[in-house]
Amino acid sequence: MRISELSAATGVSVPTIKYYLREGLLFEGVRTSPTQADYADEHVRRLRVIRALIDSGVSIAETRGVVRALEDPPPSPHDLLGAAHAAVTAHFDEDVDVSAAEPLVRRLGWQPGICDPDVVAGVARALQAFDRAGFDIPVDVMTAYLDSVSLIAEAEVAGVPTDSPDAAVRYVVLGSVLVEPLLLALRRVAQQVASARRFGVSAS
Amino acid sequence: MRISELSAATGVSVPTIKYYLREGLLFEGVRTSPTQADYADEHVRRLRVIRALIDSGVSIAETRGVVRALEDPPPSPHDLLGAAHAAVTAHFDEDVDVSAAEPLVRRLGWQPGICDPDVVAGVARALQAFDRAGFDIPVDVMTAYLDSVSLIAEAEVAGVPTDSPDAAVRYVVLGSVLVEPLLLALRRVAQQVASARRFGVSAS
DNA sequence: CTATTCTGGATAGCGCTACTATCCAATGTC
DNA sequence: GACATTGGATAGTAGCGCTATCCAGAATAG
Repeated sequence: MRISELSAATGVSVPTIKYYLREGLLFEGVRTSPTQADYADEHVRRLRVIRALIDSGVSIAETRGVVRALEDPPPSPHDLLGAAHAAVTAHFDEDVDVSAAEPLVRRLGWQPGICDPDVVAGVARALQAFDRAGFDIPVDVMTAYLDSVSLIAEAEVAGVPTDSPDAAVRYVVLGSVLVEPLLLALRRVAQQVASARRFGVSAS
Repeated sequence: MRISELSAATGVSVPTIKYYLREGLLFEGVRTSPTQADYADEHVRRLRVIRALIDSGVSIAETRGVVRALEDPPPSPHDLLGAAHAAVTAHFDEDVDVSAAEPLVRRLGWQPGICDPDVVAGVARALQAFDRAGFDIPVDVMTAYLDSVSLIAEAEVAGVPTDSPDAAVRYVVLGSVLVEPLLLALRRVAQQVASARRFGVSAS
């Protein structure tokens, strides 16, 4: 398959494919001559994954991390998850007060050492944003958040495919990242449903 | 309070405050002369909300929508939620196949007419991304997602303050938007906790 | 065998976003 | 009266995700 056929098969323009090659998102094809390379079905699949990530709002740099985790997965499933999270979790030098997040994440079963510090820092940053905006979450609502994410994570971990390592890698890496927009979108729908039930829909 | 004091009180630079004024994120101060205006505590609070939103990844245009909803809230709580969602829900002209999302959102209690079409389209776009990436969600996991977002939304709607309309507006508008990064961060922590429990933490 | 098309590779530019910098005359402050 | 500050306008910046252009060499069509 030549680059133009790869482009036709995926709907991604040739210059954009070249750009992804330059950026290290897509591995190179097999060179058949100094000015020719052969691309395989694997390239088509990878390109579709790249597009799905980028269309979901993942940046080029984060996408690079995700595809690297797919290509070169750590042996342990737990480290694999960590790699997927590290790829999409921004690292800030700005020091956030992680201690504010600790009582919260402890309620999820967190203990020192089992989580990537950047992931916990993400919780702390979100809480800091509340604080700065002068926004408080009712205790019952926070409890619902914690119960829900526990429920979600348990189901997700239970759903990791055990038959094929490749399938497990795809599930963990893509599941961590691609599901985020879905969850937010579902929450909005559920909010509107609950709100309609509680307050009624205004005539318009 | 003059602009330099407003800047000192919030940590936002004077040129940036001017920029927010130009962009309509911050209402103007009371003019005391052709080249002077007086800013109040309300400006400090608003500026903090603006910074919290922008630091949470909300764009200038979306932030403008959010602060407009705060300033000029629709009378019905349901419409208020709709305004908050509309502010942060991207509208795409690209036609997504909304029918793919329907069976899913129906399980949340959705019925035609009670949801903003763009919100449902967000679900459809997320599903489209799965499809394009060749990623499937196990049925049990999807059920956990639906149960969880229902739980979340019920608790959130039940938590709407009833004592003060102003507090209700703040809760609905900021709660829709600012909570999103928190939920994603909590999910990551819960995933790492569940994964550590299931697979163990590798020695390092 | 020539003409055309296509290749990988390199470089430059574009449109957008969220600021940031500079300049101005009018005004306030000491 | 000297100097800083103000609102207002305009222009410039850095980063992101492409996109456009050019090139010499290679494949392919007639």
